[in-house]
Amino acid sequence: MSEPKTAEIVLSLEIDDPALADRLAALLGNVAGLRLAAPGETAAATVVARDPRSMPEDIALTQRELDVLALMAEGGSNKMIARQLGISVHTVKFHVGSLLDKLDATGRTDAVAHAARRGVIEL
Amino acid sequence: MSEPKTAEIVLSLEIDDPALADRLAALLGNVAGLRLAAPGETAAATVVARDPRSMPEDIALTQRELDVLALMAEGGSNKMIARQLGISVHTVKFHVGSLLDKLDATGRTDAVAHAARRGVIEL
DNA sequence: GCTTGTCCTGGCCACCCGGCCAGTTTCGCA
DNA sequence: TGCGAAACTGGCCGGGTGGCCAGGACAAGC
Repeated sequence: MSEPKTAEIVLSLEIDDPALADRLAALLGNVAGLRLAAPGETAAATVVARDPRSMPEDIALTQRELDVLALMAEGGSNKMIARQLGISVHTVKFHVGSLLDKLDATGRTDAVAHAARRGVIEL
Repeated sequence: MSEPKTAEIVLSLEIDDPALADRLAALLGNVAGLRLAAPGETAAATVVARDPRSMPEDIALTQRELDVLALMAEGGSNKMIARQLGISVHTVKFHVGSLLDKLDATGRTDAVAHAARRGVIEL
């Protein structure tokens, strides 16, 4: 049957820019061994290009705020973060407050979610 | 100058599976109009395929738990979630407790982080 | 010198959170 | 018909959280 020993690789596209999406679809559609995924089909890999306009620039966080933010993302309480960084709980609460301001968040959970969305931290 | 009116599209690869990465690199390397990114180069789009072995299967969360989880990720408090879902705060706390158990988290922030890592929710 | 920014600390307090106990209803399945 | 799972509700309470007030140390830059 001469079955293809290496099946076609199914690719899906997640491109914000319509022009780029078109060009990529045209280019990739003609590659032997490749196939673009049908709607809803599970792809082996995905081509992604998120709109960079949605992240104007990194929010200006101080080093200490990044320290606290990272430990917050690990689920650490103020007390645990204080111990970890060798500072007082009050200071941790101070930095958390600054983070809530800068990240426009209503609480620590929201702050971590926003930071992750903007790529400030990696989950 | 005959500059190409459509410049080459630069693609980067982020593939966990080495075999798939090789096949894709070989296929995409020969496409006219496409070029694979050099290390460190900013690409117009990225081909991603995360290792599916890292998520054996979705953790068994009930529909209600997913509802609560989604609102938690938005930074909602128990009270706000209760209003949103039209249930009592006690019930929200009940579901949050189940989520902390199933997600092996120490608090709601940790739960959201874990859920995001495992792909249960999208930030 | 003076201001600005970052980092640090303290107290106070209303509120929220998570864990514990208890119970109800509804549903599907054996 | 009984039984478990899921969803829902209540009270109670210790500890955590976030907002507010106040202050000090220290380096960079005008």
